[in-house]
Amino acid sequence: MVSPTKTKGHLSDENHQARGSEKIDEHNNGRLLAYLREAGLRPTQQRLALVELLFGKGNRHVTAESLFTEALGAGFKISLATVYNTLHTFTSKGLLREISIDSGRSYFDTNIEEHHHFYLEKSRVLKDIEQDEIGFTRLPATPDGAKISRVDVVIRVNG
Amino acid sequence: MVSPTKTKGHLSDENHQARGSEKIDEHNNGRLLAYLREAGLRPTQQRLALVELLFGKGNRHVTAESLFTEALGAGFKISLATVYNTLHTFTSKGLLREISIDSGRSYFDTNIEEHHHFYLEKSRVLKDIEQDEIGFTRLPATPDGAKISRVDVVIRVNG
DNA sequence: CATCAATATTAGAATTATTCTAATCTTCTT
DNA sequence: AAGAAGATTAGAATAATTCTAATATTGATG
Repeated sequence: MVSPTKTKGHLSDENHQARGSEKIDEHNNGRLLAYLREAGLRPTQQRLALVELLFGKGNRHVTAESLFTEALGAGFKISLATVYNTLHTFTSKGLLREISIDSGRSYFDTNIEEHHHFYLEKSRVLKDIEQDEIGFTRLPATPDGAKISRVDVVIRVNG
Repeated sequence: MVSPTKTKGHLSDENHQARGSEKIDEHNNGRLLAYLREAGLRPTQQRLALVELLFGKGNRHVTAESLFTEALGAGFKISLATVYNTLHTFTSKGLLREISIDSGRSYFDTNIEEHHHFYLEKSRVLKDIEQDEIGFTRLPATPDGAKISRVDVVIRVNG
């Protein structure tokens, strides 16, 4: 890591300001672009911005609001509605995973592996628990033999 | 069970229509009244109504909206805001348990024992799983040794 | 047992969270 | 390069939840 003061360090220079439809895929943008194309999504300015924020570094847990604030802070031009739309679209394409912990607030997790969560009630922060850190001795039979689509474990701690 | 057509069968006859502050604790109302008093809550018309609906028979999973609709249907006079207030108050007093499954929708469970849930995605219905129907072989250590306040398992099935 | 002060509760209004849809972009022809 | 078809954006609408002024309950006190 060398980038000093205020540069973000990854992705393009100026996709913030909307401008015609020039070529956006110059530098490492191609990576993000590919990411979207593989999911069958059009690589728009807004999506590139969110992909950068979401997948630019390590796993993250965001809410629509938190991501929106972050995007604005980073100088991107996007609306909250679009953040919602995009988070849902990404989720349906398998790029994100939605988690319900706190009622009335949706969290989206960039870690799409099977895993579980700690929820720190005081700070309202989520922490991943790897799949193999929890083992079940037994699970009940599903109602009318329905198929399990997911098993979520949330361990709430008063940290 | 003998009550025929339209009678509800339990609790008082006419606490629906607000009327002065006569004695409400006549018949089995006393039972509901006691329930509230034990929790240190004032037994108001609205609360008696909700207690009747919530705890009148078997365990239930309700949302504020569903309980509100049910209350209106039963002829009680109450506002949605009060249903929210009451559900939260009951939860903080340990009479109910709040569950987050579906983001943007809070469920309240009258079963306050330690237990888990099936969530039928299609019908959006919750079903209890008794505590002993799920066993853990191991659980990870909590972050900085924080204390576990609750472990929730939700098994989502596409029923 | 009426009155009143203190406190708890209710519910309309306000706020926050999320979704909908007309207008605008992208892409894919040609 | 231009236009049709379909996808995406974001302002406006809706849904979910909370806030707070008004109202009701309780527990003295005479």
